[in-house]
Order: sequence, then structure tokens, then C-alpha cells
Amino acid sequence: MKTNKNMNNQEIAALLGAISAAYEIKEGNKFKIIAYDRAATAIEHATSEIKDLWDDGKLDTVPGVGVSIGQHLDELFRTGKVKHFKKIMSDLPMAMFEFLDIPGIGPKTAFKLCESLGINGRIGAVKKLKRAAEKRKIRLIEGFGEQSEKDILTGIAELGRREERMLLPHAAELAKKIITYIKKNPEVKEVHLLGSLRRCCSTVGDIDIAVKTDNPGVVIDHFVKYSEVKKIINKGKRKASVMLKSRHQVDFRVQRKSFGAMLQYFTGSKHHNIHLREEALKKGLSLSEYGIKVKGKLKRFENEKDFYSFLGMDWIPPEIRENTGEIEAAQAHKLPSLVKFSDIKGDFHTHSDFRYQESSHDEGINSFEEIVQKAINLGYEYIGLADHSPSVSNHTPRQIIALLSKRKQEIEQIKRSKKLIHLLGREKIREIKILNTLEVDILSDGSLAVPDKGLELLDFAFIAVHSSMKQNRKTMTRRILNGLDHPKVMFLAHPTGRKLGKREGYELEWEKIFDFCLRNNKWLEINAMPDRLDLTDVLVREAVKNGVKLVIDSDAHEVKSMSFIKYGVSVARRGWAEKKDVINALPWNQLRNIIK
DNA sequence: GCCGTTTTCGGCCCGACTGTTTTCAGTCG
Repeated sequence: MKTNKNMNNQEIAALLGAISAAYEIKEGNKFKIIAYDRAATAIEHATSEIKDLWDDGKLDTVPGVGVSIGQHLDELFRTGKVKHFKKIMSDLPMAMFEFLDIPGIGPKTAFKLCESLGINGRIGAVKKLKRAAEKRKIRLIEGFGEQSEKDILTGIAELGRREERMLLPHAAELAKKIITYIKKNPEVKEVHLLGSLRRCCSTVGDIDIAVKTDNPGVVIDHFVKYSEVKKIINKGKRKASVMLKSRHQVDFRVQRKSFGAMLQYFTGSKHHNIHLREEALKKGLSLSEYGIKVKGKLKRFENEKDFYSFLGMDWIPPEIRENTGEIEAAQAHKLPSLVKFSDIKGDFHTHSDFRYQESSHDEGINSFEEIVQKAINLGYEYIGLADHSPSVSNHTPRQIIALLSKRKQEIEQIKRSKKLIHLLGREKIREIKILNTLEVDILSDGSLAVPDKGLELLDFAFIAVHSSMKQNRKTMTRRILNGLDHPKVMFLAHPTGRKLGKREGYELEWEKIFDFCLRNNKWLEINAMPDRLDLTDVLVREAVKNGVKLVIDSDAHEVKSMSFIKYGVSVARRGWAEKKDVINALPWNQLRNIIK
């Protein structure tokens, strides 16, 4: 297996996974196998690069990485190789590690195939396996048959063809359609959407659905007949999994009773469940999706609250069930009171169709009036009309000031709009506070794209990076701090610049950013656009720990996406943010004192 | 190999489904 000094998390996870598989072939110690596997998944899901942690001497903060694996990784980052790993894999056919990616094939099967078919090298291994299956050679191997030969062929065909993870709204939309179909069966008593969708992860891989029914067989038969099903992966008395035509997997479970344990189990996360079960074990209890076994006798639960309560814990909101300290907090009755969608009193970041002739970036499609109308419908106390700053390449500073001045006049006219007054009534228009804000580019040298006199026309500004995104961590940090330093600037929008599935975003020296924000009363945005969700949940948690305030904005370019702010709230919740951490959870009479 | 407010030794989550088997091993979530 090829290794080098600069492996990323994905590659390291694959390496440790391969070591786990190798041990599964070579040694009896089942727990060593699990240990490597756990370290691999922990690294795969880690949010900072393991190499960076190693640089900072913080390797031991990664769960599942102890003395031994830690030393191996140290060797890897220093020399690009790990002698111990090489030794373990030396007498195994490298081809087996290629086969592990084929669905349904694990270490034992992979090894057996290599041995029996005489496939060794990594290159072309899958092709050779395919040819053997086509020539009906696999069914001759002991323990294999016609069916497993067929499964291997379909498995190979599936390789690399699985759809990528979905953005949250896309997954929700897909799930909604499936649920509508499931409910058509009269035997269905309750349907619940669980898994990562319930935990509101920023992207969703599989869709998990649980149904309460007195007639499991009928309901499962009904489920697998859904017209969008391409392939039934498995189907039994209690659960079924299917692949949709869209190449997304749906896992489906049915149960008659004790639904509380089922909701808990199927919501996950896996690591939360494992930790929970280990905690229970200390008390002599055994957890499963059916309930809690006390001295061999199963105790059932109607709801999750009773389930957690029986374990001596408070009910844990799904968004934070990621095994990052929530179990300990629930035991100590010290869970945070997470911010809610209904706490949000306004939105600072919306884009209108106001034209400068040439704006710097995408404009919105709705008018100021339509945005204000939507804000009133959402029950907001205030609304920020932002828009991008005029482009510096097409305007002189004087032109920029003139344009912003014109924009200001238009915004001041809104409250007199006959159309709005007609639609909503004078009273509601008077109640909402309309803020003239602006999303100002931070130019690559850290200066702002709007001259001071332009900024003075605003209620306040916020800044964002839209160019030169490849700058290194130090330069980018300096650039952003320079922008934040302006007295008219209140926060940094979409702080990491990531686009889910498209680009990673730039690196920042977060300790410096947090420190600056805290000392100067600047905030960080949680941008609720589904392909941004930026800050990320993990950085939100860090910000909250550091006492930095957040704002949750929609960044809507059309009024219907103003409701997407709920996804931003989910990110805040996943980052353990409470109402007090969120600036736009403040009522206007308190907010007005902060933005001078 | 990892881990610890009942442990630095002695544990390590739990169950469903499938294929090839006559009772289970392997894989998956």
C-alpha cells in the first residue's frame, strides 16, 4: 500500500481500515481489529486534518488513537512510511484491499477470493475478479455459490457509481416523497424520519425511515414496491434496504411496540449509540432497538425521553447526538438549551434585485418590498437588506458612494410603499425595523471594497471573501482581521468560504479570529444556504466555547429561500449554540443598542 | 489496540439479513 508524508484524513482512514482488515486475516484478536477500525472511522469523520493535529502535538485528542497507533502515525508523518504496517501487509495479496470496496465483500471474503483465484497484485485486480465471475469460476470455490457469484458482479458494477451525499433540503424532499408513498398503506400507524436527516447533518447519505405497525410483513412488502426503487438490497421481517433510481439508499425498519427505543437506535449516530451502550453496560444493562435488558428481561419504552431517563440521563436533542460529550452532559443534567427557529427575530443578509448597473456578484430576484413582506410573514422584528457591494473594477469610489446613496433613498421609501401598506396594513409596516446593510468584499490586501463615506450611509456592514481564495492561512487571517477592524463592520459572512461538494474553503487561524471577535464585539455568521452551512457545526462549537457571538442569516437571493434560515439554526444547534449566543435572537430593543 | 469518577487490568454494542450451510460465518448499520 502506498503511503507518504502528506496523507489526508481520507487516505489515512483507508490505510487504517486496511490494517484492520489485515489483522482480521492474520490474528485472532478481535479487539485489535475493532481498535483500528474505530481509529479509521474517527479519522474519516474528524473535522481537522490529522496531519495538522500532529503538527500541533495534539494527536492524542483523536478518539481511538492511543499510544500504539499514535506512534505509527508519527512515523508516517515523519518518514512517509510505517514499518509495522508494511510488515503486517507483506504476505497478504494486495488485491484483497481493492475488493473491500465492493459492497458485500469484507476482509474474509476478499482474502479467500485472492487465494482461490490466484489474484495478487493491486493493479487490474477488480477486472480479474470480474472475469473470473463471468467465467463462472467463483461458484466453484467452497463457501461460494451461484448467488454470491452474481452478487459480486452486481457489486463490481456498483463500484463508484453511488451518488454523493445530498444537501439537507434535497434529502428532505426525497424523504417526503417516500413517506407520502409509505403512508398510503393502511397498516402504517406512524412514520418517522430518522438517521442523519433527523440529526440535521449538513449532508445526508442514506435515508432512514421507521414505521410503527401491527403488520410488519405487509408494510415491508409495500415499501419495496415503491416505484422509485431500483434494487432491493435486502428484505426481512423487520427491516429492508433499497437502492433508489437516484442511487441513494433507503434503510427501512418496522416495529410493533417499544417505539421509543427504536427512535433512539435508528437516529444514531452510530458513535453515540456505541458510547451509550457502553455506559449502560457498566450498569449491567443491555440496550437495543427493542428496549433495555435488565437481568435478561426486556423493558420497553414508549418514547425516547423515558429511554434516556431510565439510563439516568436527560433527553438529548438529535442534533448533538454525535458522541462529543453530550452523554456526559446528559448524565450531569447539564445539556445546553439549544437555540430554536422560533428564537430568530430577523435576518441581516438578503439580496434584492436592486441594480447598480453592475453589481459585484449575483443579484437577488425579488424587490426590497417583497423581502420586507416575507420578513413580516416570518414574524421578524427586523430585516437587513444587504446586497453585494458595487464592483471596484467597474466603479470609481465616487460612483460607489453615489450608488449606495441612491440605494439608501430607495430603502427609505419602502415604509411608504402603497403596495405594501395595501397588502399588510400600516401597523405591520410600522412595526418592522428595516436595516440598510451591505455585504462588502474584502479585497485581497484586506482593504474594503467600499470607501468610508459609502459605509457611513449604512446602518452597518458585514464583510466576506469572494476572491483570491487560495491565500494561505496566515495571509487570509490577516486579511479578514483587517476587514473586521472597521468600526462599521459587524460580522464576517460565510467565514470559511466552503461550498459543499464543490470546494473546501480556505484555512484560517481560528484562535486569532475568535480572540479578535471577542475583544472587539464582532460576530461570525452561520450562513444558512444549504450548500454553504458556514460556519460549520464544529467551528460553531468552538466559537461558542470561546464566547464569540453568532448571527444566523439566510443569504437569500429569492424570498422563498429566506425560510432556509431553519438550516442555519440546525447548524447552530449542532454546534451547541444557545439563544444567548445568537445576535439575531435578540429583540430589536436590545439589538439597537449594540449596532450603533 | 484502546480506555478508565466503580478499573492501569480486563473488559470491549447489538442485532438483522443473506448465502451456504445443517447451525453458522460474514457483512452491514
